[in-house]
Amino acid sequence: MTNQMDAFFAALSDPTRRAVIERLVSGPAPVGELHAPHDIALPTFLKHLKVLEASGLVRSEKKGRVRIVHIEAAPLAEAEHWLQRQRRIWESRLDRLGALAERLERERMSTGETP
Amino acid sequence: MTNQMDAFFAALSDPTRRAVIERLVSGPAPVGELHAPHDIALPTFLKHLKVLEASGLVRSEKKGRVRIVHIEAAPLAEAEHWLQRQRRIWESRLDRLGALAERLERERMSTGETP
DNA sequence: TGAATACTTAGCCACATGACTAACCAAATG
DNA sequence: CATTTGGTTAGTCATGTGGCTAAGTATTCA
Repeated sequence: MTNQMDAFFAALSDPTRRAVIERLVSGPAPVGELHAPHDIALPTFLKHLKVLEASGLVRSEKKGRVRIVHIEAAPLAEAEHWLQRQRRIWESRLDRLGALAERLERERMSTGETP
Repeated sequence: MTNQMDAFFAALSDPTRRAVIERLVSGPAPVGELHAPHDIALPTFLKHLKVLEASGLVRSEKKGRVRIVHIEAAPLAEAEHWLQRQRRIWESRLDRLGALAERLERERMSTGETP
């Protein structure tokens, strides 16, 4: 995994992991509770948690024999901003194209051409 | 790849593919031009384009012997909205926690306790 | 028409990923 | 202190991913 963004997007490319994030935005939870709704073996699920933790999207600490997992907001925002930035560039380009088309249209009209 | 979201995020988890998207937001381009800045073999690069196209983030059509690639805005927006939604839930939860803390503080004050 | 251009297909390889079982460890609880 | 509970480690396996070279096809240009 080269950089941070790679890890964010890769982490979110799996439905199990997205479900965990969706659960965690409404508060921290122990591993067992997070695992419950998923029909996969615990060790498999633990690997998903490791991936999330490695990506920085999630943190956890052990209290007694349970491990509490909680979300980390910053990386989520970072991924969102990348997408936002791309969409904005894209939209501003559409605006420019629109303006160009309009200008060409006005010029055509003023030179008195007929289609 | 189970659903659409999996494909979007998986597609964006690779730096080469993100770079292609970053290039395409400012307008369509032929395969050769897209490939130029990347130091990998053409067939390898073509695979990345296939992944992007399969994810719906990109489309292309062949004109003569060149293939023109252009971005598809909708999926980009969809991924962005998922992230936005999670962030909002997360933020509203922080707000509620903040309000709770405040309320507890007010109650503590009004019962005349000293720390 | 022959050569150059712009992809395209096929096939191979190393390593990553997601899933499993089995066995293990450490904190709570009766 | 024995047992249960809640995770953890280790090891195996099939499939997916990103990279390569070599060879092929279809346009365009001279």
